[in-house]
Amino acid sequence: MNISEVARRTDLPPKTIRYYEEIGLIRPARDANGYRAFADSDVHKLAFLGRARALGFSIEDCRTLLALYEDDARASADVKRVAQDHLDRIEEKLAQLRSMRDTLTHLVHECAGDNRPDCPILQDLARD
Amino acid sequence: MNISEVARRTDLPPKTIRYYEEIGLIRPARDANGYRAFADSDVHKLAFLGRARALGFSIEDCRTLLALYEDDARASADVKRVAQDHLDRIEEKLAQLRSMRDTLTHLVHECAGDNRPDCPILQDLARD
DNA sequence: ATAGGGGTTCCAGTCACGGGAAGGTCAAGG
DNA sequence: CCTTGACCTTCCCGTGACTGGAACCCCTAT
Repeated sequence: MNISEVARRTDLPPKTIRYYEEIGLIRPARDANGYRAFADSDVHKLAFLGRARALGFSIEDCRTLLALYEDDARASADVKRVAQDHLDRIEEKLAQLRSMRDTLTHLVHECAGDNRPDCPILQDLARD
Repeated sequence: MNISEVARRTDLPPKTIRYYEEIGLIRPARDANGYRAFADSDVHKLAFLGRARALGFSIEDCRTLLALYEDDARASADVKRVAQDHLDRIEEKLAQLRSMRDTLTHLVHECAGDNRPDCPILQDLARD
């Protein structure tokens, strides 16, 4: 299976697939002409990676998760820890973004948005 | 005023201050010895930039906001548009993160987190 | 023979800095 | 006067996870 077919099936750009090989997440075989020859197992791994990335896991988390997935002797506790840590980071990020949003919402609401120069947004940014 | 004093007052790292000069956000004078000589106006601008960055504005947004701040003939509508666009991006990001969080929370809750290999998190990532 | 649509590698750029090296400057102490 | 140590300077590399583009190879159909 060639890369564009795999891209279609996994909904990952060819560039991303090559990158994942470069950093050792997958190791597709090669045809005599040098083209990558993807097996079903490669496609499966890429789909796994795509879903993990869609959940916001870092590449290194994905590497860990994939290793756990392929380890029959894994403990689900190890998987859960990775997921829980990631979830904690997401909650932090959410809190930070909510804080920004609340401040911005307030400022935007206060601003007349007309032709005059007076602007509470700039006043806030320039406060002493 | 030397850079470390400015860093202290603005709560920005010296590296960041040098970077902001490099990309043209500020233009501090220089002493005869080559040291940057910051004026109060530079400190003021840096504080402005620090607050804008803390609200998540990109560097380019900051450049725009600073230009508007220094333009007496600005229209508050221009400021408001920058802020509203940024707010829209934040709302998008929030929705995305909430979606990730909801999925992850569910999966983490389902996972036993013990010594056994069975794991709904991996099952979900590997679903066909 | 050629045209096109694959594939390949490699290099550069993104964003907003941070780390660290190599070296100049300044004030204080011996 | 010399040294020490804390400043300051520039310069280059690395970050994460790709994306764009150049230059080139391969395969099939006309």
